[in-house]
Amino acid sequence: MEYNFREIEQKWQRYWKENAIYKVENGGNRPKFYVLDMFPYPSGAGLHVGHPLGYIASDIYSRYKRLQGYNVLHPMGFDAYGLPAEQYAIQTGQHPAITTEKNIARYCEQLDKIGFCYDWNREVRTCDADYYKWTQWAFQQMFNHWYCYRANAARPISLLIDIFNEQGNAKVRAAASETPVFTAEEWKSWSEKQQQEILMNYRIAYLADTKVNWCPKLGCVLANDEVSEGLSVRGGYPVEQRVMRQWSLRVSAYAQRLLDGLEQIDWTPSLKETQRNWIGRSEGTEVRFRVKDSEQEFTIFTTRADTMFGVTFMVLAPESELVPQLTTPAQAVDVEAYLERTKKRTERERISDRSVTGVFSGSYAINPFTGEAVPIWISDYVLAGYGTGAIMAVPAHDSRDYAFARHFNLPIVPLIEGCDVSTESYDAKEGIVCNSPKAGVKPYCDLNLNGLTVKEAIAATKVYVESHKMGRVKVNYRLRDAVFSRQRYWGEPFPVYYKDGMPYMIPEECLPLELPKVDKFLPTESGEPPLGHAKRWAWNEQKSSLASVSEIDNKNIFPLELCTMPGFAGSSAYYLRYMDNKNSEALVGKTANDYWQNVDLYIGGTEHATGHLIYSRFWNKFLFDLGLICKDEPFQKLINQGMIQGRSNFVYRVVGTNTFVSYNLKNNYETQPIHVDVNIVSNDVLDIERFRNWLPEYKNAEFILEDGKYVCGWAVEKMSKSMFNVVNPDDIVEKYGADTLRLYEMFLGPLEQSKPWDTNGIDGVHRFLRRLWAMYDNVSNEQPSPEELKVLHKTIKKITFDIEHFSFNTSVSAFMICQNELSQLKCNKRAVLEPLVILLAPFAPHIAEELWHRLGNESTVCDAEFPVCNEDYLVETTVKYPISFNGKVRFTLDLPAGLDKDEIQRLALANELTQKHLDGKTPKKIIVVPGKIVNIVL
RNA sequence: GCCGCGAUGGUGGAAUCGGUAGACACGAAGGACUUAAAAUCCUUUGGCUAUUGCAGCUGUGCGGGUUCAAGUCCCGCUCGCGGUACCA
Repeated sequence: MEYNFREIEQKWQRYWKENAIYKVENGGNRPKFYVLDMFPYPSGAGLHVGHPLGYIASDIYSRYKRLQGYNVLHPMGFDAYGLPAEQYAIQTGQHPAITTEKNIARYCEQLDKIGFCYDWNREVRTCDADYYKWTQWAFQQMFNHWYCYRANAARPISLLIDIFNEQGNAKVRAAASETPVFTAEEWKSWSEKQQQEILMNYRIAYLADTKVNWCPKLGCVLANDEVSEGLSVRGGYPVEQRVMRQWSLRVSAYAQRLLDGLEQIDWTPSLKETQRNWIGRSEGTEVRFRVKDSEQEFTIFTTRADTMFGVTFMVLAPESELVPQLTTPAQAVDVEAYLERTKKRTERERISDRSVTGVFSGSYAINPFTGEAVPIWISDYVLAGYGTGAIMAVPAHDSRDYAFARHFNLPIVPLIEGCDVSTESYDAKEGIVCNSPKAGVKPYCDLNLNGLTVKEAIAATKVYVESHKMGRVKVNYRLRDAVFSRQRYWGEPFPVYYKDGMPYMIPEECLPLELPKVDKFLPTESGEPPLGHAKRWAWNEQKSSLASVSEIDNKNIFPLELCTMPGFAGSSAYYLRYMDNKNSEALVGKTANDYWQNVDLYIGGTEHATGHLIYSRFWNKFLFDLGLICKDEPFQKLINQGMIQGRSNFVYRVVGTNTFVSYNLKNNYETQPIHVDVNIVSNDVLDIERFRNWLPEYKNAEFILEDGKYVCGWAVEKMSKSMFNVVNPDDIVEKYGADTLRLYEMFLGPLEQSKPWDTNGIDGVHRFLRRLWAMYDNVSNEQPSPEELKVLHKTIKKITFDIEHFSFNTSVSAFMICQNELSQLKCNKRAVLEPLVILLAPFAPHIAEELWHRLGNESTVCDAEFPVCNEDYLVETTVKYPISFNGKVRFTLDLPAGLDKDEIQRLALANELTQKHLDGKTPKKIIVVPGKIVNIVL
């Protein structure tokens, strides 16, 4: 009987769907297991073979867990809001809702062909009002909460108001924007608006003037993770800094918890490291410096408190608010010119041009440790957004300060014994401190660091600074708050209206606030975001309903927010919604959340390391603080599948002709390599007929062949249309079947490694399935032999081990070896072939299902029980122990199995061959590793 | 610059705790079947020497080291990939 994969796959896909085989219920007796894929953005290009890699891996694991008796949640959905759909809308006028719908349908069709075990009943789409209701709701919760460092959790704003009413804000330890200290009396004396402005400094979702990454080309602000090297990640357009009034999320409040949480989760070290870097915790000291001849003081942040005695100048960021205060009239013109110059520079110019620039402010600061006055400079190598925007410069031990000092001829004072700072600074945090204070100079303070190691000196200085009230020990984080407004159309609307310039939340029961239809997707002429085109986009406070923009002058009608939320808003809590996606009362019901807890296994790409995976953890921790969910960390184990690159093929045109020369002959001619569609190339051999029909210009192409074939060159490049190297999974499924595709994607290499897609070799996997298929032709009910059982149980053991370790490439090999060995043994015993089908079911579910039924089973193979390895069958009848004599002679001894160490030694020594090689000598040492190897040392 | 990861045949890759390196697959060569082709099956396939016989030497980016034993551990390099950056 022939292996007709098309028929088999269609048949079972239909059966699974009609019988709702993969429907998952919340609850039941079986233990739960939650396997999640990072849901895709449905782009117009459809899936290429790279996309399903992670989905196949998670599908295998889900099916495996199900066979082991778990209740497995394995859902899929779509991250449907975003830029490409909107840009397409701008170009074509097609509404993003329509193109998105179309793209999703195409994705579903492609995914279904591969035979995934998703429960589509649980699908979520971020652009569905039923879904984004909860995104809006979460935003409102963030608006109504503040972060308390005493409780180390989010607390309701109402609690904060109570505290302000009773005692002002002096004792509040909150993650907040800069706020002056006030008393309860002052608080009570303020107007509603003034109070609201103060509260805004504390809210977790807050509106503030922030320095943002503005991308003029996209007409939109971007979060830090959406910018790389001064260019937008999407599109690669230049980005500049601009101050704008924007919604932000106080992610920085959670910095320490985001860092600590990494200890409890099972992610790869490199991903954890990336997040640690991004959070960027740095322990240091804040020290106050007084300005000479003035009462004014300012604070700097340093991690090198040990270098206080080597400060030779101070530097302010150009944007620092201290700059106008500390600029002397004599320097005003120079400073003004410098500020003008730096302001004009885009982020990208600043990154590429690292030349030293700066200007003297005219003021001096007094070093509290030496009493010396040092000049205060202004330079753009100091960033306003980090620390205090001001630094103390120690050129001897910081390379940037060193470059600056050299350029402006400022003194350099070395502070480490024996270090050489004549050509470069000594940045290492090691060595013995000297010159602190300098020998022979009358000490200004009673701190002496000389003779201490750098570490000791830092600790001693911290203690000194704190005890003398010169500053305090401070932990800084690089992690910034997330800018949450986007000047775009295709995103979640903010459930916010403005009254007297202050934002108010629309009532919770009015959610969702649905995205209105507009005709144009570009910003309005007044520069407002596209939602400014919407007619009914105002709020009637009294009626709690939408109103027309034209009515805004009326008493109760107020404008609604025109920005929408960024892409990460919808993806931050989608895993919770899958647990309970039909719930209209809550994002996720308590029962459902208590049952599914959190994601046990999450599979997706590394590109989300500093975006989605930070935001999601933040969002989750916030909901956890509110007591709405039971787990602090959303994703227990995370695996990053590698990217699949394209493997491009080239033909070589002889320059100036329409003649193409085969790869190994091309050096005899002057040629030009041209990308050729990989779909008309097989094993690097060009299908000449199809090539001639591919593009009109090649219709009359001539070829110079080698061995009667045209061989193409190849290269690994990004998979993209322009390189003609996109391989569509549908084509592979059509030609080889979904099971072959699934197996081959896994066989390609380790899951976590990036690798090029290379269709060469898929035949091998397909052949395996056909051979396996043939083995089930005449199944007998005879008892299997020990050899057959050994092959089976060896395979069970190997496959189980491999799945647990996500080593799916070696599992495919194990199946091939198993098939090979069983066919050597001419095994056709049901007792062997039936368990084998179950083993195979996670990998190649269609063929497994068909064979399962051919063996006479009524139920689906999905409900079978995963076989367990019986070690008894694996016991060897004879074990081969290789013996090596000091590396010189090596041979193999056949010894019976189950011997202990001493017996092996005794038998090994008594052996004829051993005796011959020993030649009467006594061995120095005999090393026995049971089951492995025997070494005898002469 | 810093951090992380990696380098194994013609190719993708295997080697799970330091224990016979190159599993499995592709490709290639040869053969069987066939009028022929496809399909299928068999043999060979890291390199060098030998091949009328066994076999021997060498070999996991480079140079050292530890060990009876190193692809694997340690030290010093080279190259490649990814992340990140005037973060004080």
